[in-house]
Amino acid sequence: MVRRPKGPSIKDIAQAVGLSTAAVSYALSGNGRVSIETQENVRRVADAMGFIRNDTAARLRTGESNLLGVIVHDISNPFFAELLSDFEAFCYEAGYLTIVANTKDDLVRQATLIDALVAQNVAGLLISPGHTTSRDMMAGLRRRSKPYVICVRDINDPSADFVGADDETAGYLAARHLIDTGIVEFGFVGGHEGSKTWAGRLQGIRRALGEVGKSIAPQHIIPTSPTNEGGETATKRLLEMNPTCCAAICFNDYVAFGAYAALHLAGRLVGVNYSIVGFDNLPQSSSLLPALTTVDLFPRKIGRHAAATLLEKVRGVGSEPRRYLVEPRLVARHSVAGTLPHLRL
Amino acid sequence: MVRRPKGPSIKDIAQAVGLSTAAVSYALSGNGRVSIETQENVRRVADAMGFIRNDTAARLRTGESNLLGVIVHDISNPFFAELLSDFEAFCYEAGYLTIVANTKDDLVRQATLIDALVAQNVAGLLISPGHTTSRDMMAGLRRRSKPYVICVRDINDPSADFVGADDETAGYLAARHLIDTGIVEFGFVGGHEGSKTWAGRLQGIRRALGEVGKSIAPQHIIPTSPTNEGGETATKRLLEMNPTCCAAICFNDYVAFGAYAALHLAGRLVGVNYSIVGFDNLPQSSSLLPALTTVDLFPRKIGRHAAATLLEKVRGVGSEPRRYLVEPRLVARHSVAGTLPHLRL
DNA sequence: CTGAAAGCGCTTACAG
DNA sequence: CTGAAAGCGCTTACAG
Repeated sequence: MVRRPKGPSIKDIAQAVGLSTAAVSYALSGNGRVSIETQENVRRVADAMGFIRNDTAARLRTGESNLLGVIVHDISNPFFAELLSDFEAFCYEAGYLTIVANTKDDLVRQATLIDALVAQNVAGLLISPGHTTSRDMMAGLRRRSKPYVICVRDINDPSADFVGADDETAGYLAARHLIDTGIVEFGFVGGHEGSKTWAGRLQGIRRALGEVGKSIAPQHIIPTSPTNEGGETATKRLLEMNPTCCAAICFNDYVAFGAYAALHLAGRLVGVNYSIVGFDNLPQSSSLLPALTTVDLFPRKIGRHAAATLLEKVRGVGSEPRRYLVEPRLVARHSVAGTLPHLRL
Repeated sequence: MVRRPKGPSIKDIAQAVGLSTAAVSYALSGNGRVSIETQENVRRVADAMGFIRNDTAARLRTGESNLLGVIVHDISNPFFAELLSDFEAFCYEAGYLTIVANTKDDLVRQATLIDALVAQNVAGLLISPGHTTSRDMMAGLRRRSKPYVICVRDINDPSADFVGADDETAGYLAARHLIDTGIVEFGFVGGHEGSKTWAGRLQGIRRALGEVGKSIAPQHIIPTSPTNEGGETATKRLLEMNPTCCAAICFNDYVAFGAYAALHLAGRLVGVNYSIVGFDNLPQSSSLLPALTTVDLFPRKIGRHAAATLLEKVRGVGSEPRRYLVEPRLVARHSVAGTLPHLRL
């Protein structure tokens, strides 16, 4: 660490203008008590000297902060990247800056990061907790009544606001779509067994099947990592073990991409004699052949709503902790048999 | 903004332990001058009270900062999301936290953001400048000798380090691959005309063609937005205007996805009677049918290298500004005619 | 309309 | 080994 020439402080400006630092502060903030002419003069000189107010010092004095923290397990995940992008944009408009940090699903790192952000005196925190996070891990935040909202992964913290996707409804919509086209036997492939998201989607699937007096066979449920490769592996297994089954709900669109590959290799035709539904509606899902039918979870909307909720708490608008689930939407395209308008190949 | 109960300060701990704040500070930092027993005692009490040191105050006193700023036009762009993810991880390991901000390619916002991050007293900045950013916009940073590195989009700032992709080589590799399979007539579709990236790739394409005594026809160059839709539009135009042309280099993988859609609609078979090459190697590009041949630009590597470069400057390791271009790599798959191993459908 | 002074929470020379 | 004091760059009651 090297000492570098600092920018000018209000002291330097005060000297240049021949006023006290107090007067300069008042002039710059416009908090009355200084004539318009003085204000303008001070501002002009400050600009000329390249003055940038040290927010950090102001914060120390006033106790107010325009910094927000975001903790997620992986920013490069497109779902979180979109969520974060809209969160940041919303907060920026409201005058707040955003610090982000990746936990990589490491709970120790998560705890360290929470403290590190508190140490930066952030006004509030948005946290997508790592797997198996308990609400005890938020004890430090509660103790100093630092506002925080939990997003995406619920941890049953009754004292915290939660904003996330409605996985149960999402699962229901996917299954319902299949059922509506006459398919009642299908697999659920990919995703980490026992994760909240996975369990929620499966529950929705079960509900939809239950409504028509059916259920999903245990051997049709094949969890794997929620990736391309996971999808390919899981789909291969599903094909081998269940030759009569000709449809699968994939844990997400990546998994669906893998399923396409596996089906191609097996000589099956997606949208013709095999049906696939995904979750997330990634931008490229519409470009697959055939275009992927999927459930949109609206991560950007989650980001904006989380931002609005957090900002309310930061500003001290008191209210009971709330849960807000963004309504998912089925995007019907052509990967479900019977929905392909025409086939040219 | 509401005043909330603050966490304990070293003053509170000093009182609890019966020492001066100075002694507490020394004990906590371990900077000698305090007996081991006292250190342990102070640490125990501090933990019990839930003490978290206010970095912001320490920074004010010492002038050192463990905050870094990142300014990009869009974090939700997967290329930048991956770059940022590795940048953050690298800096975290080194003890730094990362503030991110989106400019949305708005130069006013970019300028505001730079000042806002300086106001937070960041130790350094990583900037992917908006289109038409001139080096004058970095004048404020230079004046206060705030370390910064430019990434991805070059602005010809001789006083700044630059880390980015080697677009010229990337374009060359794509074209070379086509030429090697016997294709010398092809389009270059999608991307904003005149952007550095676009121009770089085109230049590489021209070099490869030049080596075999060919050139690209102006009507084969069709810029559009670098998106799915842009790719579809551009490819349709290319097909209409140039019926004999049966290959295209797409500005990026998104554009390639759109090209697939357009070709499908036109009854062309990618990898059979039409060849496509993209850039970026998105995770899902391998799942297209046929799998997309593309050039990987390694955004994560750019992120890590940018982090290492910035940290060096922050720590005052003096050196001449350097340019570092990450070497791209062709990922040959099956979207180029003659490279498809077998066709089953 | 303006100035002198205190204080936010730390760290670090300066004394002892 | 430890304490009293100054100071980082601001803001804001308190006087005038």
